[in-house]
Amino acid sequence: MRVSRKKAAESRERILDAASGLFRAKGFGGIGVADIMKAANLTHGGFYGHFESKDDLVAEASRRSMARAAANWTRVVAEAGDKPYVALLDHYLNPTHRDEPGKGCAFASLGTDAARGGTAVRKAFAEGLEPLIEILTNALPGFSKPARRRKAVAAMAALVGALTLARAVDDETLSDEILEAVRQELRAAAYR
Amino acid sequence: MRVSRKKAAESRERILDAASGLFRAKGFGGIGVADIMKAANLTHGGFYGHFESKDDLVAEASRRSMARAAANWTRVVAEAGDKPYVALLDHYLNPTHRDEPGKGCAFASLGTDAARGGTAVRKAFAEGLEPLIEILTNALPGFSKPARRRKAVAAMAALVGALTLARAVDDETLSDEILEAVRQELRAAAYR
DNA sequence: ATTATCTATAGATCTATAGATAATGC
DNA sequence: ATTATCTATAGATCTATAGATAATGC
Repeated sequence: MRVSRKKAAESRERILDAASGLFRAKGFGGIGVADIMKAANLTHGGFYGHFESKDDLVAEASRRSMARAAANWTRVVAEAGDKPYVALLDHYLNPTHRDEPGKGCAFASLGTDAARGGTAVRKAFAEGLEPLIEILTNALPGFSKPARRRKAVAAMAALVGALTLARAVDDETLSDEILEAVRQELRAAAYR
Repeated sequence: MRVSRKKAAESRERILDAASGLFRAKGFGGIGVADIMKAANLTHGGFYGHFESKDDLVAEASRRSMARAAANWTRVVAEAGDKPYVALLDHYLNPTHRDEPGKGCAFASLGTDAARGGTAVRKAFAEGLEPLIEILTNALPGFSKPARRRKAVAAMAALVGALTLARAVDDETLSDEILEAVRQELRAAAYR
């Protein structure tokens, strides 16, 4: 059942989209090639015509997840008016984002998985992180450029840590407290 | 080759210690029961005499990792003199901690794994987090108690996020920058 | 003729269990 | 007699590959 080159390119896109979501939802090791292919409406064996290995897909899908995040953040900033930094904090630190890891930030859903990954994955994560830091740096009010960069890096860490902890605990009160505390502290640090 | 009850209790401790380190180094899914038992100088089959299931071990070993962390933090505070909060930041945010996940904070090495885990694991993480927040709250200078609690929760998120990101990126300059930025910002927020 | 996809399977790995063994503890 | 540990294995799952199939693209 061969398909046209155009359709084959679309198959590759479907695989990447499926992998991007499923990896974030279940971890790199929590989902197999066969299930990803099924989610892309293809069979297992066809996978290796599109990607060299699962590791290859892991890096590519991560790149895609992070590129989407950067695009979303840029849109949030564009629609934010005069307080883009606060808009980004609200965009990130809310219960919906916490409760839908498969649609959310790859650093918060796959950060510790990536740390144990190979060079290719960790390179993808480094390259995916920079644009987000850049967007935060530009969204921050006042201060010198180096100070804003420092605040942006620290804010990024706080955002990722907040979502990670909020998801790791089986206690909704504590989970909500974490999101709210980080939101307030980051806001205070920026508009101090 | 049966051993005495006392030796059997020691076997259980060895399994927990091995699992505590190996899980943090390789993730809950990255290491098997057989390898953990080998690290504890036992054979695979004996495992199920000590624990109900791997999930059971995952929760128990996590509890152990976090209890150890709380004990370490308490010691750091006791030895710190007049700036316990700064001592905790320095204890956490340094390259040695980053480069030895198997000996370090479970939230930073297993946070995203725990988020995907069952109720027992996530309960262990919630109960393990509270003492650390408590220690940070008490170590923070000045402010009202609720303000210190809020700062402590936000600091905890920033610490975990910093280590997670610093480990996920394949770029030592960026990795060092993350640790340093979070250190400076947390210090500034406390002694502002 | 080429190639995107499918079917089938090899080979590795992992959790859990069954039954045997040998030392403890009554 | 009880039980901590060991050996062996069932059963499930996962990555990767080989070979077949059928539609594309020259």
